[in-house]
Amino acid sequence: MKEVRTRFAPSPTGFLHVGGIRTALFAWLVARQADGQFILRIEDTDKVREVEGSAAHIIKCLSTLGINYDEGPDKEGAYGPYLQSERLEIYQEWAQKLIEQGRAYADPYTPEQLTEFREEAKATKKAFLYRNHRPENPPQWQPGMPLRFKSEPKAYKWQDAVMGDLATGPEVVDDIVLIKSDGYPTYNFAHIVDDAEMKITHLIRGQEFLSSQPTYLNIYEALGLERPVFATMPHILAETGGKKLGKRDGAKDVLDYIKDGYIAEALVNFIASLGWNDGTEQEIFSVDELIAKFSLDRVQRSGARFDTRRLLWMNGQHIRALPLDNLLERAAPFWSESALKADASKRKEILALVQDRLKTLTDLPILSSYFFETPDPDWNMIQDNKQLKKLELDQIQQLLSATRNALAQINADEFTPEQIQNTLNTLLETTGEKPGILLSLIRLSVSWAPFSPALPDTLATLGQTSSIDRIDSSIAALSVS
RNA sequence: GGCCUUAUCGUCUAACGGUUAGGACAUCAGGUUCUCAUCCUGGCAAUCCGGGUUCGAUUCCCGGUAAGGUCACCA
Repeated sequence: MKEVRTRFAPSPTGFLHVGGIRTALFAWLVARQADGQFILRIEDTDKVREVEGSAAHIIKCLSTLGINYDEGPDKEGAYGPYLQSERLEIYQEWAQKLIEQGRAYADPYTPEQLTEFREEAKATKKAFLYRNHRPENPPQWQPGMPLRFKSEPKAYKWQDAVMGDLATGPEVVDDIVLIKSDGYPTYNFAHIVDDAEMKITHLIRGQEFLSSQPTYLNIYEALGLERPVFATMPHILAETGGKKLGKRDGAKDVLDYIKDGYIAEALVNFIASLGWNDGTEQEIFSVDELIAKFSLDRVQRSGARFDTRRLLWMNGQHIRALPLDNLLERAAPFWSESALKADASKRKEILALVQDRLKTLTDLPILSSYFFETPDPDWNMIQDNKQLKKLELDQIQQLLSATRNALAQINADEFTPEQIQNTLNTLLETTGEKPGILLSLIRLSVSWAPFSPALPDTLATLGQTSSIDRIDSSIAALSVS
C-alpha cells in the first residue's frame, strides 16, 4: 500500500476563512486516519495578489486549530522546497518536456487581442476557448512569453471520492497558460507538477476547480502522470445570501473566532460537521473521534450554510466538556482587570461556577466581575422585579438584616454551600417568605447582577465577610434612597 | 449563453425502493426551592415541480425550475 499523502495548498493572499480551513481539515483527517503525511505548500505564484505576512498567518491558523503538518515551508521534508516561488526550475523542466513533445507552445497574442477573442465568444453566447485561436506557427518560446498547453480535447469520465462519477465532453478541454510571462507557473500547471513531485495521493480541494478538471486530466496524460484520488468539497455558503463564503461577504478570519472566545475544538467540530456526518446521531466529536470516524464518501455534495447559532451551541458544549484546569488556561486572556488582581485560586473557583454559563470565553467578565469588585446597589433591579417591587422599604431592610444575622452565626470554617443552604432554609421558615422573594432579594443584595450562580454557591464563593459586608452596604444604600 | 454540480423542517443533516420521513441547532411551552445558564420533558416545522419505472418512490430514470461553480498570464 502506498503511503497516504495529502496536502493543503493555500495562496498567501490574505487570511484563512472557514472554507479554507475545512479543506485543510478534511485533507488532514484523511492523512491522520491513514497514518500518512500531511503537507503544507504555499502557492505564491501570483506576485500581484500576494499579501505580506499572510503565509505566516496561515501557519498560525493551522497551528491554533491543531492541524499540524509533516512537511511545509518551516518544516523541511524530502520533497521541498514547499514554497512554489522557490521551485521555478522544477516547473521549467517539466514545461520543457511538454515543449519537446509538441504539447506546449508560446502564446503570441497581446492581452488586447485576447480580450477581443473573449468578447467575441461572449457576443455569440459561447464559452471562450483559446484553442479556437491556436496560432498555426507560434514563435519559439522564450522567457517573457506565456507558455500554453496544447490540449488534445476529448471526453472524460472520472471518479471523485465525494462527487461520485463525473463526466464531460471534449468542449471543456482547452489550451491554458502553463507559465506566465513573468516566469511564474500558473496554479493549473504548478499544482499538478508539485503534487506529482511531492507524491500526493489524495487531492482534496474546493468545487471551484471542478470545471477545470478535464483539462487537468489532459495535462496528467501529456505528462505521463498517474492521477491522484480526487475529492471535491462543496462550498460553504455565507450566512446570508446564497453565495459561497468569501472574504467580501464577511467571512471571518479563523483567528478572530478565537479572539471572540470560541475554542479550537468547537471550531474544528463545527467545521467538520459542515458537510460531513458519520451517519449516527452524534453531534459532538473530539478531534480523535473525527480522525477515527471521518470518511470522504460521507461528505455532502451540496453546499452547507454557515450558522453561527449552531457554532455558539457547539462552543458551549465543548467548554463544558473541558477539564477545569484546561479551561482555566484558555480563559486567561479573557478575565476582567479586577479578576486578574485576585488570587489564581479564586479565579479557578469562580470559573468552575460559571463554566456551565459560558457560551464563549468573552462572556467571562460579565458573568464573573461582581465576584471580584463590589457592585453598586441598583434600586431599579428591585423595582423591575415583579415580586420584589411590592415590598415596603422597611420589609426589605428587615429581611436583609435577618439574613445578615443568620449568616453571621455560621462558624467561619463552616461557610459552605451546604451550611448556607441550611441557614437559608431556616430563614425561609422563620420569615415565612417565599423563595421567590427572599432568595431573589438576597441574590440582588450581594451581586446586583441580572444573573448569577445558585445563591448558596455565590455566597460561599464570596465568603462570609464579604457576603455580610455587601448585605450591610445594601441595607445602608436602601435607607438613603 | 456553453459546460459542470446540487436540491429533505428556517439551518446542519439521517433514512438496502416499504419508516407515523429520524436527530441536532434555532424557536415555543413546561419542569429543576431566586435569576441566568446547564439539564430534563413536550410542541411547531421538510422530501422543489411534472412525468415515467415499480405492487410501492425522499430514494431509480427523464424533463422542467431554482441555486451554486466555471468559461483569467487568480488560485
